[in-house]
Amino acid sequence: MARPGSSPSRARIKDVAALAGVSVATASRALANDSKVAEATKTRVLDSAKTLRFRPNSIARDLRSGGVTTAIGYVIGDLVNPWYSQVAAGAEEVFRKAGLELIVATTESDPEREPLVVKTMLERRVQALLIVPLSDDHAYLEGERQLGTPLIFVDRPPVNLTADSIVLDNQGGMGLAVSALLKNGHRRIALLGGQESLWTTQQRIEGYRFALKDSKIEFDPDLVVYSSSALGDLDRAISKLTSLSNPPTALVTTHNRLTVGLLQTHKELLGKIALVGFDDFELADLLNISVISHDPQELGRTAAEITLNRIKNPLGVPQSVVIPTRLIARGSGEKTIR
Amino acid sequence: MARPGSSPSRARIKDVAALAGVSVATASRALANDSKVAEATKTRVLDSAKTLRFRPNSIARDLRSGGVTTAIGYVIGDLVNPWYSQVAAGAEEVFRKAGLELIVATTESDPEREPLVVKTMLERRVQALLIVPLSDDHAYLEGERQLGTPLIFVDRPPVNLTADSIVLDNQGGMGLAVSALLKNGHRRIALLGGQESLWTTQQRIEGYRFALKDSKIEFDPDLVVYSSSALGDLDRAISKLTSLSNPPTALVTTHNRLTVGLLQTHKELLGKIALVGFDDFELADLLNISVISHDPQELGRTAAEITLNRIKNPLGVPQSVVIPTRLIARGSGEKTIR
DNA sequence: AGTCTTTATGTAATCGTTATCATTTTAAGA
DNA sequence: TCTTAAAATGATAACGATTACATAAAGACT
Repeated sequence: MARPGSSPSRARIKDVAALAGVSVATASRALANDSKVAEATKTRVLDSAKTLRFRPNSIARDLRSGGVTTAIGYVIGDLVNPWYSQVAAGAEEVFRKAGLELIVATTESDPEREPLVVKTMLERRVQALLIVPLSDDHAYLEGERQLGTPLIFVDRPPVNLTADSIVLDNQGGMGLAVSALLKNGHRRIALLGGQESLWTTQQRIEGYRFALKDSKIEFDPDLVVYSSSALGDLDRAISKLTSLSNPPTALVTTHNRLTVGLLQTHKELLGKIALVGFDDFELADLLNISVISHDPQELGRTAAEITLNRIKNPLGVPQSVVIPTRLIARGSGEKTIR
Repeated sequence: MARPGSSPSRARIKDVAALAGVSVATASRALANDSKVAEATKTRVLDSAKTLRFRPNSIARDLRSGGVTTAIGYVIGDLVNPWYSQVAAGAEEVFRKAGLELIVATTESDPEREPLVVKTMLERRVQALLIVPLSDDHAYLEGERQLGTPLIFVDRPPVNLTADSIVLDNQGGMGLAVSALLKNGHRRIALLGGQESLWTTQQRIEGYRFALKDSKIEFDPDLVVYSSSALGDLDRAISKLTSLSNPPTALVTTHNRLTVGLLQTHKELLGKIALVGFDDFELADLLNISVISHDPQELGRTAAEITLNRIKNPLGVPQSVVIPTRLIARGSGEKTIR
């Protein structure tokens, strides 16, 4: 029994060995179960371990065994956005089956913080790093890449760095949305975009422009507005569109937070305008919202599989995987215009 | 330059010291910046570190410094359920500010896996462990508790173990829902419950029974049905209610997955029955669904704060915090009955 | 019985840091 | 200039496990 007020201390393998009357080496072997240890001593050691409630210190083990842990780092802007946690869920599932754990860290949506957070992960000697990048320059990771740490970029590709990446078919997806609206007779199609500096936003706008061009419709800058998901911001963006002398008859959004925000603040708009949102979201079916859909969990799983391959083969050529998207027609995008 | 095909190897503090022409001790001090090192040598060491792209190995550091990492373990059933990731988001925010990282592990919703997952976390020497428990016996953690590892139970209390816990006011919340329906004249109030064995389900049903009793309404077991969130399962549960000779005029659910599932599969029901759901969910406002609400992120933040306190004061008396819930009336629960 | 394997165990080095203690150098005071 | 205190640096022992190498014990075989 420990003295009152002081906790009993954690047993080390040394204590287990002592109690079993063997050397630490034998104890270690018995616990690892792989070397040849006499059956009798093995049970003796295992009993001692149980008695002392021994838990191997994986810090010490990892240090001795080359200093690589069984952890995978996952760096994202924030955990509040369910999209990121769906991706995390998919990745975690695959990693778990491979005996790896996920360490999650967020950058508070601040690009400046990304290198810091990444640095902390690397100091922890994670086996690989999954990054949903926010920074617009990843040259700071070049050294790490050379050291062979697998770096996998998710949703957005790295800038100034060659590394594996897995992204959506953003252009193609937005193309589907716009084409569908065009087919239904719309000629004035507006775009509600998220943060303009983001690669995904830019790609989706590219898709929008290409689709218009394909149909020989001139691009009208007045029809493109940007907004955060904040309500006031959305208000401003939407009234900018509705107050046009020649207002749009259809609208596409560049991500699901915008679509949801739009529904919450301007539900009445749905009666007057056709809508296709990028990204699916829960209850979109119930609300008959047409969307460009993909499976974030599947994206996470694929990212994890790429990671595992890269761990196995660190020197292979970096891959760029593009995940297809599809249009799910639920009504909001199918309103025709005569 | 390294030979082609072989990666350059990672620099250790020894290499930094050698390049700077000092001992490892001095290098360590210079990098830690806390001891008194001559300004000139400090810059020399820092320069060498930068040149060699030195990243301290926190495995080694943690081992040397008593074997405790800066990681907090968070064990949950799955990451897919947005409720859990909201809690994680809140907790991560607080931990991040305290310089701690979050390691997330899931048990695949399998109570049997809980001890295993927890064991792995403990071997990693996390500073503390947040658990959303699934197991119905936590005696296996008694030894760990005695060793002083902070254990914090979230959403459900531990069984056969004394530890900190933070839960919702489940009974009170459900009481609010039922009372509101009673006030609107309902006498046949059904309950759609999740997994019967879960503590939260039981508590919420208790709240339901107490509220009925308060109004001297006899409990009718026919009005209580259980279901998973799977569509077929929901169908069965709902038809059980609707086919009653004396069907309910109002319905409460015990968690948001059920509410959402119900909307997706039985939207028409809303016309005939009053509904109050436990837990808020996105777009519930738009759909005019009345709910018993609380803030999962706030729950996560509070859990993290309890954790930090417990780390500071490991020997204090375990706390049980109960988070209040409130009714948000949006229409679905306000249909009166004459 | 003596040599040779095989099997079981022990000794000690190692992983990359930090921290204690000892030592050297520099500065300060008389 | 000498003494003494203060500041800077170095040598080395931890931290807790794993593992290469060495050795002891136990069978196997002539």
